[in-house]
Amino acid sequence: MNKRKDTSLPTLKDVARESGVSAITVSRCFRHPELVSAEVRARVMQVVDRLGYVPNSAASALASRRTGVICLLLPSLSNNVYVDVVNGAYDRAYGTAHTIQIGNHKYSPLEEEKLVRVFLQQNPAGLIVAGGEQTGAARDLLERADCRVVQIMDSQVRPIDLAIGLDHERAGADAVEGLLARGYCRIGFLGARMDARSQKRLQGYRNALFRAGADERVSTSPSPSSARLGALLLSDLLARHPDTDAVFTNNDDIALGAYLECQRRGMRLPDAFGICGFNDLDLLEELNPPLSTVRTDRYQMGWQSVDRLIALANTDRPTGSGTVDLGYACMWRGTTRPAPATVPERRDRAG
Amino acid sequence: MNKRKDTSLPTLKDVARESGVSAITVSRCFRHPELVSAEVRARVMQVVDRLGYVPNSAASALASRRTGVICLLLPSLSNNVYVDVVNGAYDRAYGTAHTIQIGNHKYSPLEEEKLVRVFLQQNPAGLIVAGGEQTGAARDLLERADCRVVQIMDSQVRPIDLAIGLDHERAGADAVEGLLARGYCRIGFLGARMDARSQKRLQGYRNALFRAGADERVSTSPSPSSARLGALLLSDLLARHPDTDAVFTNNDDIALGAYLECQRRGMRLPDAFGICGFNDLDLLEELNPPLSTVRTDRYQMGWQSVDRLIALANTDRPTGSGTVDLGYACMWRGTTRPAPATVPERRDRAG
DNA sequence: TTGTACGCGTTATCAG
DNA sequence: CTGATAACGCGTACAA
Repeated sequence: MNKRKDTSLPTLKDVARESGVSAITVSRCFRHPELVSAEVRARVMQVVDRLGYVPNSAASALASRRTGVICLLLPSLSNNVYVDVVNGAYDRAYGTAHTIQIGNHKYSPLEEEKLVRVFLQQNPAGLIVAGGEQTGAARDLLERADCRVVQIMDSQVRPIDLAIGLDHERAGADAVEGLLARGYCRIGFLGARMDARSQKRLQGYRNALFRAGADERVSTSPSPSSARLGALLLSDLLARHPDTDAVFTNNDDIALGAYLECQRRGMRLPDAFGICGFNDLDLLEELNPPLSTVRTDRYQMGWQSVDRLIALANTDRPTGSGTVDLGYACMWRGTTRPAPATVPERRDRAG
Repeated sequence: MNKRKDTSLPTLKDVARESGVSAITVSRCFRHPELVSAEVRARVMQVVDRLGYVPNSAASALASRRTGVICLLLPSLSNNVYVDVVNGAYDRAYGTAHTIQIGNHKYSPLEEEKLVRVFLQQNPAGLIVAGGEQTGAARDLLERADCRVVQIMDSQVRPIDLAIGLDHERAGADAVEGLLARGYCRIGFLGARMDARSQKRLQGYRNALFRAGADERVSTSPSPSSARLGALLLSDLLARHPDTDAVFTNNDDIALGAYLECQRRGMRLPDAFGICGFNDLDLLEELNPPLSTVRTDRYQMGWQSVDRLIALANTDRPTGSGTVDLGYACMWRGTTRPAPATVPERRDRAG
């Protein structure tokens, strides 16, 4: 009859029988060890080892209405930026009772909303989303959610609960001010995709130029970032503003494209032209000359957000919620001229 | 008493009551719609929509001993190669009842074994692992597993069940033969990490050189791949074999490093020196000159493996298991000299 | 085609 | 500190 019984895994009941206690006591050895006497616990754990018992998470989830799942909802898995986040999140979750579940909404707020719905059904232990541009409905769901939620990437959002990221507008302004300080004065902006955080960097660029009394020159595209697009954007910009002497780009892929386009045109970096990217992808530090860029710590965003979620799981959401600013760091390398000695490097809390 | 009842989601029972049928009928509307009359089904689904009912996967998993989870067990999430696999897998699973769960064992067979254990506890619908170098215990678990399993990346493994990948040894040999055909004759091999598939490519390199009567010159490192390491490996090789006139590299990161080292040394590509990489990462096609490399279709490996798994879920494992060879394609670009007209491009089934 | 009875493995609740 | 009992929400195996 029970033709499956022999293949099936040991259950709480089996362990309970073998160790002469009740099932609930075995359960407590896992969830609340402090409520079980040391000797009973030792006896039980021995049987657990002998039988190779492993808790059934489906049963646990059903009975307790909680899971160890942490949902990580990202705009993309192609973009290296988010891959770093994923790595940080996985590394932090590894070895804990928590599991990461990834969602990829491909920059669509509507898809994001759908995924929030789906994820929330599972009673996750926590939820991580990128940025603050959720649909109204999604934000609503997130605000009522029965778990903690952290928004990553951007520290300048109206937080739903927790926010961990950096100030993109200030980072953009800092980068441009760095270019100005290095003697570039007709600075362009190159950007692709132009999501909310890119817009903030563009705003930072504008702020810095405005303060310096310089005029702006912008070339953007809604297409996904790529080196190829970066080359096109630079060409476009130079066609419209031939006297441009430097660019701040939306990200390092665009920067690479601009870099290669400069090579093709025989524009010498950093003397004839300056480039500052954004994100600090590993590969581009190896170029000759190495790319100047703004370093952001995506790995830490993933790591920290899972860390907070684990610490705060089963915790009530406070009325006042928090923001963690991970900062950024301008990395002035070979695609920009050296700064005069007096210019201080501006450096936030980034490591 | 039921102080939670108001917050809680609608259940099968609620839908059943509202639509005047039994719970199991509602269940069947989801699992086996064909067993329910059209009118009843319509009525039920209407109530489902109205109530916003969503099946509880924990309860479903508990009752049926099955889940919609497909486990994807990878050696790394930093390496672009695996990120592409992840993307393919997610894209195929999107919108289905299946969910991807990623594991990252960081190239450790022991960690892989642990993760196989953990994953198998969840009664997954399917399991995807990379390559064929599992520990004995892991292979054992996989062979007895109550779900289909596919091994990706490498088509030349003794398959546990299904294998989807390419022939790395042949790809390596093809690449080197391509270099020979393009007039390079003192060809080196540069490799990092040197996992099983890298070893096979190295073997292919050796085969090709042996057939051509040329001598080998190899520089490898167990460290993870990076452009920086690629530059070091090339320097090492040139120190030992100054007359080397081309390299076939383990992957594109190493190739980029070699490429940049050539730039630094003023060795002109492709005339003075040839480089052929492996994998065809997007960025490197944009270089001046663009990198010659071997294209592999990691996205398809992810996509196809999930596709097969979905198709074969709840299917018994046949005694004879299958292999899908996705092929590869040599992309001869600017870092190698053009071939004499007579050399045919060798192209496998890759698109 | 639809329904009944029961069990899946665990945890909440309350009593001891 | 430990245990008995009753859910948790759904699917299996029959029966009707």
